[in-house]
Amino acid sequence: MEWQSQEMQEQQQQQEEEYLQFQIQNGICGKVMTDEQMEELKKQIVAYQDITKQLAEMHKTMSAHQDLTGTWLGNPYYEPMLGSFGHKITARQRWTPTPLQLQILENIYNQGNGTPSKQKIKEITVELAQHGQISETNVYNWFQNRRARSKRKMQVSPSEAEVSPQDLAAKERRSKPENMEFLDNSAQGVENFYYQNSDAGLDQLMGKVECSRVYDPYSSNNLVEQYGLLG
Amino acid sequence: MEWQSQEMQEQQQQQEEEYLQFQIQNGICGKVMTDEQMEELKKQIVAYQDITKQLAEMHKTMSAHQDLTGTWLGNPYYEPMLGSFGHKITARQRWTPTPLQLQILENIYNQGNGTPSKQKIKEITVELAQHGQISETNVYNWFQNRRARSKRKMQVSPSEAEVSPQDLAAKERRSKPENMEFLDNSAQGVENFYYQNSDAGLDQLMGKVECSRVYDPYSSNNLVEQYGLLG
DNA sequence: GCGATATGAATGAAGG
DNA sequence: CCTTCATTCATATCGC
Repeated sequence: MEWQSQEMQEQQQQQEEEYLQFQIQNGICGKVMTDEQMEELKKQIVAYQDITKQLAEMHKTMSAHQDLTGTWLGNPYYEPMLGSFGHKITARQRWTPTPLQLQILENIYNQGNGTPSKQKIKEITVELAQHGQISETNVYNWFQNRRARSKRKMQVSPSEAEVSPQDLAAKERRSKPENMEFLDNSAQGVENFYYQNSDAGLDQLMGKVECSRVYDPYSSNNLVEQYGLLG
Repeated sequence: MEWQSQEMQEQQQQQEEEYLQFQIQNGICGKVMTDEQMEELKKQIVAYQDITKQLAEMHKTMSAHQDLTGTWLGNPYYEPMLGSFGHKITARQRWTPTPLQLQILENIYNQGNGTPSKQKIKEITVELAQHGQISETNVYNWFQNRRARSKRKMQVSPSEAEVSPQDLAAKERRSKPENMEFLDNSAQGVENFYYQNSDAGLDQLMGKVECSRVYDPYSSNNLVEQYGLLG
């Protein structure tokens, strides 16, 4: 995983230079922020902090849930025909994508390039097989359903003449109860943090940051390790 | 909500206080940060940013596509007992047919004519919409479930008198050890976001801000689609 | 309040 | 591709 951090780093590099200039100009070893900038900073930090906590909690909860119920069809996969009693006892007959598999699938799907060819499906299957039991049929079905249902969702309210991204998003947002809203916003905030605030000059003050290390090893860093986020 | 980030907050607050001191000392309208402080801030924000993105991605994957239809927005549904101050302005999370709607649906169902088909569903939806909030998907689901469950009832009821293994298994399946409370947490979303932290002391410095959210609706949309957070 | 149940919704898979 | 079914998930409701 590497996100889009390439551009970000470049931009940050640039900021760092301005930064140093600033420092030289002022001839002090400190940096000055306006109240406004400080406000922005505070808000950002608090936002991240809280969002992180909520996400972490959610993740923890979901993981726990998965451990208990979502054992999908791990190793104990045996054919129903084994059952001499005529009924399958414990075998789960339906494939359930693991989170990792799902993510990969989603990525491929969102990557555009509509219908994956036969060959493509084979490749995908091979890749996904590394993360759990899966077959080509599963992959095929998944794309089939994904497409169909995505499409059907779209046509639910084609009332407006033109579908601007705003309309689309608004529509989808409406269909999604409030529980995910903050996620969208947070992700957006993350994404545009450096870009959106350029005008405010906040990011200039932020300067270049290249460390992924965390301010507080106890909270954040442990948080990461605790949930295996980097794995 | 307090998780493990208590320390984090305290530390932040401490930093804040130092900033303010700086301001006073310097007697200027800006705040001065030392390099160390700036570094800390940078690290912290980047850490949050990184973690948030990863968590968001994971959550997207795990929770998968969980939306549909919609139409349960609209009327803020107040519980009678909430009375004066409905801090729980919860709109219904799932459609519930009104008695009238149910009656009509049952009639149509008993009327034979199996699958209502797309067109039929549209008509039914229109009719039912006169008696309450409803969408085509709701109707579709209702028939789908009605048929399926009626069918399943049929295999059990007529030959009742003993407990079939299936029946047992079906009932056993009901017991879900884990309830996803995270939904409740997340449902509070950004709205309550800042109020949850009221006791953290940090919000004193932050104020009751409600920004840190959407800076650019347009970008937000793109991101939402990119991450597929809304399905 | 809790646990069990009823039921709306999501989704893998099959059929055409 | 589209529709349908079967299964499962999640939540609203109800009885204790």
